[in-house]
Amino acid sequence: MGRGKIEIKKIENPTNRQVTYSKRRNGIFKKAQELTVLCDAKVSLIMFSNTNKLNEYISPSTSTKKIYDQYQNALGIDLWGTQYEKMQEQLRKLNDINHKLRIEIRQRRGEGLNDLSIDHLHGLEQHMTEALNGVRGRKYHVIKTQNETYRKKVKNLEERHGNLLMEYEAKLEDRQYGLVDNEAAVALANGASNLYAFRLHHGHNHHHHLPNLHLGDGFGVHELRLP
Amino acid sequence: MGRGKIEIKKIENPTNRQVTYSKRRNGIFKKAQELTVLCDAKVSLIMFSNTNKLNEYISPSTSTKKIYDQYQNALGIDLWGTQYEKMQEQLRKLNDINHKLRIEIRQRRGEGLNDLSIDHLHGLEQHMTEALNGVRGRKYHVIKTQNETYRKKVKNLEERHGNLLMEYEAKLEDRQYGLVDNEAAVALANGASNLYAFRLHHGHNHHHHLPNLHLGDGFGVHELRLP
DNA sequence: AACTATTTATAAGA
DNA sequence: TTCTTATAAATAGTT
Repeated sequence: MGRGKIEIKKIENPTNRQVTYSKRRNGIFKKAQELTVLCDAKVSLIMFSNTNKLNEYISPSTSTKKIYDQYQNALGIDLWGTQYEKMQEQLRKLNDINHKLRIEIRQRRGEGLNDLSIDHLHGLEQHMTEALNGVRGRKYHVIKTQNETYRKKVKNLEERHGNLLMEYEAKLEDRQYGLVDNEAAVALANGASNLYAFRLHHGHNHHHHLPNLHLGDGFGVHELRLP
Repeated sequence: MGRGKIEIKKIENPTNRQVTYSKRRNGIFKKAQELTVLCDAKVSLIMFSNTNKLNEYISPSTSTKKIYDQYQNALGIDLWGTQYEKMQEQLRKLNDINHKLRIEIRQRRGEGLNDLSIDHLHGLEQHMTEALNGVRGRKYHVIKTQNETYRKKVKNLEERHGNLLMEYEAKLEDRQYGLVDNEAAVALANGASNLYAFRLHHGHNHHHHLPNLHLGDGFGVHELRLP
């Protein structure tokens, strides 16, 4: 429809293409509007030009969001809809759980006790006592285990040290006969300094201060004021 | 364009309207397809007929979801997009917080202690000890307060009881002079039985068992296994 | 669904 | 961009 017939294929001349886009865009918008009125239909027409410029027609009786909602509904499938619903539900549940966790944790921190009944307080006390015993037991176990490990290491090192000393003394005697072994002397030196370093390091650790208020993950990090 | 010109207004005859819808729908789809090819444009055309029947055209190079995403992007505003992103972020954060809360609460329940250092265990123990002291203090306070309340009530009732007894004895003396007051006798009876009921009830409460393991909100309710 | 008189859209040019 | 206009295309009313 024009001065000449055209083939339906991409217009290579950019200016021409742009002009045709403008004209036909207006044409199709008019058609969409007429269809809306004549047939009482709802139309959503979204176009992006070659240069990604957006143009839209939407029937006055509706909105783009409504059209998409109805579109998904009609197709059964949904681009994102139920996922959105699911997320909202998930969010609600998580918030709920979070709230309950915060209540429990606050109580176990000894906060927010004002509205609790005697029975609840008593149960809380018992639970906490049990848990505390567990923590103390575990702490004791860890300390004992570590102690034992160190004890074995010390024993082993002392043995090696003793052997080394004996060897050393043997060498000294050998020296009287002019038999000096440089390799042995170097090994001796290394062994001795390592032993010293070890004792220094671990001796300190045993007296290391135990920080009371600095705790890693999960302590005092989160705001527990209930919303 | 047709045998006669038509006014652009709703076609009242349903059959006619449906026919026109079909014809024009095909026309507009053809236009959309031509625009797509000629101008290298992306077109999404969604229509719902009068009877809510869905028809759609989408340029072959894209998809409805893509168009929709690009549409929102182009408008800056978004019908739900950033909200979706925000929800996802919120969800992620909540899960994270939840995870940390669970770690803390499990530790305070005396579970999941195996990987903790001595320092951490020691800090945990101190925290729990403090919290436990808080709970015990609060429990003591509640019990003391309630005790005090009961003590005052008992005192008050005993006073009233004493007065009543005195009044009663006075009436008995009066009876020797034939002055019987029925109203007073009834009041006496009621007062006495109420007092008895009160003592019975609260006396029992003082020996009431304190349930150790039944606790309300926030105890043992949630699965704390870490995911 | 097909036909066709007529209206409408638009290609090319200004 | 917009207007003009010859011509192609769409379609209203009809069969």
